[in-house]
Amino acid sequence: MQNAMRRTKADAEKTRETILATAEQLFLRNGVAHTSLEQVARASGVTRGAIYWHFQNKSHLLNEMLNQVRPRPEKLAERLNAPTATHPLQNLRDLFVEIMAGLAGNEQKRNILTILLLRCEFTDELSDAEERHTDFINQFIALSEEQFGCERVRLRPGISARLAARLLHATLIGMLSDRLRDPALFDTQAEAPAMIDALFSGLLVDWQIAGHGASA
Amino acid sequence: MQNAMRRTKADAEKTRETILATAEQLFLRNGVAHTSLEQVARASGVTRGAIYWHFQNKSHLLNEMLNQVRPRPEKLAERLNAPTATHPLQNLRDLFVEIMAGLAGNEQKRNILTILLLRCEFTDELSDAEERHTDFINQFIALSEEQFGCERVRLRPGISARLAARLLHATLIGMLSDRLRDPALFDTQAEAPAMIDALFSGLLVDWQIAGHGASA
DNA sequence: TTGTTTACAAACGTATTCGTATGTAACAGC
DNA sequence: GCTGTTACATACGAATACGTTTGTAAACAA
Repeated sequence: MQNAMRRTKADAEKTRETILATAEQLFLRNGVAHTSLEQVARASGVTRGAIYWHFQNKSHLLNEMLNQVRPRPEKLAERLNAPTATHPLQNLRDLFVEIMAGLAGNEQKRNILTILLLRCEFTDELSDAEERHTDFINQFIALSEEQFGCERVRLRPGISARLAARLLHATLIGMLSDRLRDPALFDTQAEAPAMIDALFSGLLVDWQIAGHGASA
Repeated sequence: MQNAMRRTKADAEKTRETILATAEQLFLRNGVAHTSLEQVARASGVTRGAIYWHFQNKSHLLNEMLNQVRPRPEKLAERLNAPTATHPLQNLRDLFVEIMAGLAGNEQKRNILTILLLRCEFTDELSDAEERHTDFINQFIALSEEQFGCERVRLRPGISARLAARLLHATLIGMLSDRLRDPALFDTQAEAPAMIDALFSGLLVDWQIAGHGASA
């Protein structure tokens, strides 16, 4: 009726992306559970019919949204095991800084991670999303542990590779959480290097602040 | 009908507490938004009438629940400014360890904090809860910054008191998050001291591992 | 003893929300 | 040019969920 109703493949894809982008905004503002598909449809200029055509239901829609920015685990391993010219933990350090920088520079990543951490309830209906999330966390910790366990790495006495890995992950998650909750809290991009270097100095006996001279 | 229906003051209070305890379990399992007051009522052995008698609505019920374990800000300041026999940051360190230990030892605290961090959406309806939460965070950071800014504290070059405070808070939140998400991830009580000491070693030039000898 | 208040239960009415089922206009292939 | 399929809009039905109102037995006060 109201629309010209010409629906080519490209149009359909555009509709799908509009729905995803609109849902992103609404989920971010109102929370996932507090956003109905009717609201998403209206704000997208379509009806629920369109949403149910493109997605099975709300949780599948959310999963598709998360998949847009979810890092693939194999990329992580590949990234960390690349050869490093300086310290064996240089890759891990750089990754940390990159993650924080990527968050500052990419609004979509920021929005979706905010939804994941602050605007959604991990319940049965999202159990597969939670599971993959947990898997990713465990893999991050396992890979970090490998890095810290490298024989060239000299941990402080009393610090095991596993403990170092978990402390690193906790710090990462905490910084993301704090930063997402209050964007004005600190300048992620500028201060992340100092923070990670401080952390590494606490974990290692021989960490030289490598941020500005040795790498890149 | 079914109940003897004798309702003294004590009975009413018991009903109220039952509702709170039941809601705690259901919120924890299913998330706040995905739990209806009808479900809470049934699991409590009452009707919604009882819930609406004791609480205005679901968000007020949640707020009352949070108030059961919310630390009062003035306690925090008092705690941190107590005289310390050893290092000026000893109080901050001990507080960190205590928080993690309290979490391990107190199921109610653990449940409610889990609800707050993982099972609830911060939306308009919970805006006052969120506001107080944010206020508490900012106060924690401000107080920590004061501690780190103490003249007897020797921060590493490149580390400001504010940065140290924010890194500490991020690490605390991250450890709580990780631990609540996966209770088997690490032994909070046993490993927290090593973690905080590692962090402080990275922030300060003169931090001696003080966990086992210096402080009572 | 009687009236009032407490502490709920039960009933009411409305508004969403979901999933599905059906209708339909335009495109794509032949 | 006809047909099947795509990409939706519309309609349907059932199930909550919420907040309020009303009913009521027991406690409590006088």
